[in-house]
Amino acid sequence: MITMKDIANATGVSVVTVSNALRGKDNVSPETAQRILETADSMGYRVNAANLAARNLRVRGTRNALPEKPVIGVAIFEFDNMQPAQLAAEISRTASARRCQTLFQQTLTDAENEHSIIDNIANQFCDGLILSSANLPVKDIIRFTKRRPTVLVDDDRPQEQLDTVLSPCEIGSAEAVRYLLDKGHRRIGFVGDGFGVMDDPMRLHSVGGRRMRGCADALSGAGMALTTGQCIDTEWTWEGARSAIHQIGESIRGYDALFCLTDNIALGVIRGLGDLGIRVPDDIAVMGFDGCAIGECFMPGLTTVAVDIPQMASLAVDSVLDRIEGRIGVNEHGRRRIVGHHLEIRESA
Amino acid sequence: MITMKDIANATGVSVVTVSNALRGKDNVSPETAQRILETADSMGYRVNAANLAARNLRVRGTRNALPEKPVIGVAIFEFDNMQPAQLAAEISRTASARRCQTLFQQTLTDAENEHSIIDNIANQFCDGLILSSANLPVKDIIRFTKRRPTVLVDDDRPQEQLDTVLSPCEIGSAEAVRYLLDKGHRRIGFVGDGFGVMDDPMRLHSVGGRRMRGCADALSGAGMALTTGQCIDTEWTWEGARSAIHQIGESIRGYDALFCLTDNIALGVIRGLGDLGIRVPDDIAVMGFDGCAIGECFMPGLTTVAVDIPQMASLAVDSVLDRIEGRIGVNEHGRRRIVGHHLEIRESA
DNA sequence: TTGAAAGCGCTACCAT
DNA sequence: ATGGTAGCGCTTTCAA
Repeated sequence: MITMKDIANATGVSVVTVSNALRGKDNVSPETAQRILETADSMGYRVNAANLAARNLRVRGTRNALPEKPVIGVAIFEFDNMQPAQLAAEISRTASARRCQTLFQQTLTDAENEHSIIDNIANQFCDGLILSSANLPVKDIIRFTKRRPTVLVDDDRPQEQLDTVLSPCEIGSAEAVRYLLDKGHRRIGFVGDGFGVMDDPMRLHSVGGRRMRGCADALSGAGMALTTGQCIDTEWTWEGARSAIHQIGESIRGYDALFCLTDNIALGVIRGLGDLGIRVPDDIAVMGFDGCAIGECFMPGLTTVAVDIPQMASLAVDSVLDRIEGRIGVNEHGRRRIVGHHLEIRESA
Repeated sequence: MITMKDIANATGVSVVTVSNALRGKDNVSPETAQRILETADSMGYRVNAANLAARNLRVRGTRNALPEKPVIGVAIFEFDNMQPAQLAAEISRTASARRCQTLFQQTLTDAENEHSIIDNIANQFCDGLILSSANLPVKDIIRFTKRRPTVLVDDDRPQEQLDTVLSPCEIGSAEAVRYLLDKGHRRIGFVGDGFGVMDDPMRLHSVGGRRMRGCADALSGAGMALTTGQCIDTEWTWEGARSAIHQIGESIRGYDALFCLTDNIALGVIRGLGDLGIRVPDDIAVMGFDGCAIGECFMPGLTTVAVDIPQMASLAVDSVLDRIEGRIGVNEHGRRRIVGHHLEIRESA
């Protein structure tokens, strides 16, 4: 690594002068400055992490510390997945408005990767962390984040330390199902997770489990019961949903409405039905969950449970900031908040 | 700020022991360690940027430096915009495969924000930078990045220093238009930028200008000319495109095909035509540009110029890495590369 | 205009 | 098991 010392040696001046020249201070003679800059260039001097560390060390330590903007790290499941993408965009905007920086990383499916994000980024660059759909065991998250303020988004696993922001899974799904029931649908299919998810302790607190729970609640409120037969299991992608419909084929006509656990799934379902020549909503009504913007552009426009994503973003950002800036004490319990929603009625149901 | 020194004073041990205890080294007695950890907790000790700086300084400086993963900063225009989102996802995956870290930031419309990204993030945490659709003057980019390897994505403004990765705008658009021509379309409309973009020196090198250029080339290759009358100006969003179609209304039937400068626009156009009761492709064929995945899920499936996004990502990542790791010298000129593509023929044209 | 010295917070090394 | 010392690369302060 090239250091200022190297440049100093090469040019025959002191490190101090190199430092001054490089920062464009006016107490260096133009000729000297020129010479130093050129040497730095030709030696390929780079203000790299180590150099920066040294600078920060010195600058932060003294009283004329920079009016430091807090940095919030954000782990997002898939950048090219509509719902996480919208959340990321909104978090970035909110943070910007709060005058703080955000650094995003994409989590892949393997926990190894999530672990590495926390280790390498969160603990190095960030003052706080927003973790969206984490796969890591809660314990590990708490341990790895080393008392660094952390907010979990849509992760309702039992724990008391971390702030949590949740999409309105139960209540939103229930409302959607009641809407379908009110419109007279009686043969409703549920596309996403299987029926079993609600009894599986591992997945009970997952988004899928919570949404299915809402469906079951609404159904039982109407004196009906959720059965395995009504559940269509599929990957949570539109491709997966589309081919799931293809596989079911004509017998999908047994349903008069399909409630899909996410907008992605719903879009794939509509396309799959279209492939079979089944019209939405005339033959089968389709409803989604999330409120992704593109749903409005679809034909038919997607009727969906629209989560208040800006609110989700601001709750997440404000939660971390409250702790970073000490408004909430280090030892105070995590707060659990559920985001608002509304039924976005368009054409598909 | 709480430092190890504070903890040392409070517990009556040395800073060294605090350091050891905090890092879980085994040369501290369990009781002492316990006491130190508790004190650290109650005092709210945080490994913050300054602390980290100090650690890095010490650790990196010595020879047993960590097998440091390079960190690449990526500035993305809008996380919730399909095309940038897919690029971001792909860059993240590629980087992961190359064993390096990526840090993403969202650029907003104002240059102020871009400036701040480069200043605060790139120059602090990153070994290299990928800038997608930058608005900053090229000079500023070069200056702000202070000899830190930087790759521009889809930014073809004249300059020699920075590596550039470009989507196949001219060639892709030309191919698309030839395809429409071959299918017998003679009244083709172009949706996106106005005709003037190709003559405006400010926008000549923009994605819009370059795509329009390709259209004009294909047209003139067939003995036809691009005229103002064939250009439909719209914001580059599906909402904008949809309402642009609404405004034009029935007279849009004067076209038998519409080539849209992006998939976003194309999707909005299809929806807008649908609103008017115009069928795609029967009444009017519609074609897009980008190759966003969701186009396949649309009805009708979007025919589009599919940019090889994985290649775009790997070219970008490898370009920075080449320079970070010194395979390409600091003073070597920027390389300009154009990404591959293919016509993705689906149903809309 | 220039530079010597001190010190930022931490960890490696070696002595106790 | 514990701690003293040195020093990472830089900037600040102050003296020359």
